[in-house]
Amino acid sequence: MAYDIELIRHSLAHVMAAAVKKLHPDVKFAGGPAIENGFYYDFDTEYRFSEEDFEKIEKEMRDLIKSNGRFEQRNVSLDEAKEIFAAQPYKMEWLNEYDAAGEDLSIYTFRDFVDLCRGPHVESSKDLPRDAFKIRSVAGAYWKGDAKNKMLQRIYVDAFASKEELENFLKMQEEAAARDNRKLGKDMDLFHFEPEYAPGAVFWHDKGYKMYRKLIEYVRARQEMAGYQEISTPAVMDRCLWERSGHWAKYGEHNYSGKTQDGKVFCIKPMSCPGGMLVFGHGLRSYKDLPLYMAEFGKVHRYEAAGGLSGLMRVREFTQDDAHIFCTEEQLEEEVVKILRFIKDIYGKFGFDKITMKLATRKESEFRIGSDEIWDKAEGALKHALDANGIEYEIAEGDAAFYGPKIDNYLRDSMGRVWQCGTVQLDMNLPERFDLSYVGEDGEKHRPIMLHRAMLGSIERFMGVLLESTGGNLPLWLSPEPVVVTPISQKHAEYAMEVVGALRAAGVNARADLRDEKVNYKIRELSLAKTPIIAVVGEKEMAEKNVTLRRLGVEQQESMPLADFVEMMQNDVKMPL
RNA sequence: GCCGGUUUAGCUCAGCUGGUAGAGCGGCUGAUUUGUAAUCAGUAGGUCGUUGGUUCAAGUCCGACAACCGGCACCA
Repeated sequence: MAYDIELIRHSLAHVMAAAVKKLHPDVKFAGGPAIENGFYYDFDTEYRFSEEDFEKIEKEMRDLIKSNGRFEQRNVSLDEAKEIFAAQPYKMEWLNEYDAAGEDLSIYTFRDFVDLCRGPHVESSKDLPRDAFKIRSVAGAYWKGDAKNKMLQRIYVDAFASKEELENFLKMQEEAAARDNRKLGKDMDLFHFEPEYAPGAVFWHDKGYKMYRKLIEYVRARQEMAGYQEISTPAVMDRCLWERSGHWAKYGEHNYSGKTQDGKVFCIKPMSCPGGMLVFGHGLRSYKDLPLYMAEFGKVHRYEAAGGLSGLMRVREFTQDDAHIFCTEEQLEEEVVKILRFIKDIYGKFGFDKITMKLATRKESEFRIGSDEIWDKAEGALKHALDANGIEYEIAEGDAAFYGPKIDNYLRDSMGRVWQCGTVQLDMNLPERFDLSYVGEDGEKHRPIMLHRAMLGSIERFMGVLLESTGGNLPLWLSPEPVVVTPISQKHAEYAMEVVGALRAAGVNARADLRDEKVNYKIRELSLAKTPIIAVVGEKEMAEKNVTLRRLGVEQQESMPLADFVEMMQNDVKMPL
């Protein structure tokens, strides 16, 4: 009988636990769920698993599967469960919790491995594939996902229903690795890092910075079309600003700060919000000004944990395409929807059609501010904005910021990891802390509702995701160098420069590759650097005043008059507004 | 920050059980003047991540630190 893949994965997790138990009888079991593309199991043992163990475990698993062991379920009493799991402290913790919650205690037995588990599972290991799983890695993971707890050893396994599917998956993973933003950064000469001097901070090269500026210019253009203002606030301000905003208490240790010669403590801004509050708070605001859209491309610095840094995806210095929207309570929902539609439209222009949205709700913490009533209202408002407009979303319980709930937009990188990009956040804290107000129709002062909004999120991260999703094969409007003109020989160098000149005069970035190399060589090199269009010019083109084009990834060549080419390029590099 | 792995030339990597470093590409020089994914030849380039130790001798063994990679935690 055909089982659901999740059932197979979960059952394989038990098989692996049984295999590990055979090899290391002293091991303590935590838990092992099915996940996307496979499963994992968490173990606690003095023994350190390493890659050399993978094959042994896999072989043991195959032997166990071959043995046609049955997965047998039964419910047990608390006393019986305690007896069974007496030597398994993690299982003991679970069963006590389940019992306290009034749940039945269900156990599954496979060979000599017994697990506290609700199931369901396959009937027998003969229903499991023997050649469709492969141990991927071993990594540390905290018990119950809490850094205060002990770190266990987690073994990740890729698992599918058939060998073909596994092989396909592994092949795709390999191809995905070739699209890694760090690799493309090198291949395309976009940026590099200097771990010795600035870990987690990007050194942008010419082409990378051109692309970076294009992203900002695009968002700026769209914002201006939507009636946004744009401001710029100081990069370094007195610490008291963040004490006032409340960020210092929670994030102080993640800030870059230092004393001046007169003993003041200044801080490099970790976010632009408080600066924006000061701009709004400067002078009188009227209800007629609302909703007020105030954007800032702010370069921010956060001393992120060393282990969290990752290429362009997680850095310590980045630019946020931040904006704050001040509105009335009545305007709130419409503004939220407007932003979500704005984000969706812009992401579509970058080819991102699948966006995961999550409504992040409150988490109990000493830092959370605002009463339960306000949170109810805030969460309700965001939820209603989503529901009433048929926007699909998931709920991420406990993921809210300390000052309010938010709706985050996630994109995936080439390896399938999700990264938070755009976000809409309702802030119930800052307007209060900065005593913001506007004068209403009634002549009285009112507190505005404030929304944070980032479209791309971090320019760095968005570029990382964009590079990986396109594999570096960028649309012309985003390409830092859409055309390279390549003469066949030195005799055609002058004409190549003429072509370049015509393109530049039309506002199209282009350069000539005048190196004394064969065309083959230059085509290969320019292609590896993901040059979108190579314009080859030789005897024929020079005589006829045209160009022969080779587009990235397309072998078919096309020829056209120079004037037509320039006009075409001029159109193709235009931003899709 | 935590667990594991890794760190050798600009890049990609090789260096077995300790006996003071190699390749390809790239760079430079020369030849070649090229028609759609690598033209040929010559040549320069490394205190082997940093630091401490073991040893007659350390890229190689041990310790500390740092960075990077994969996870976990964190993510205003």
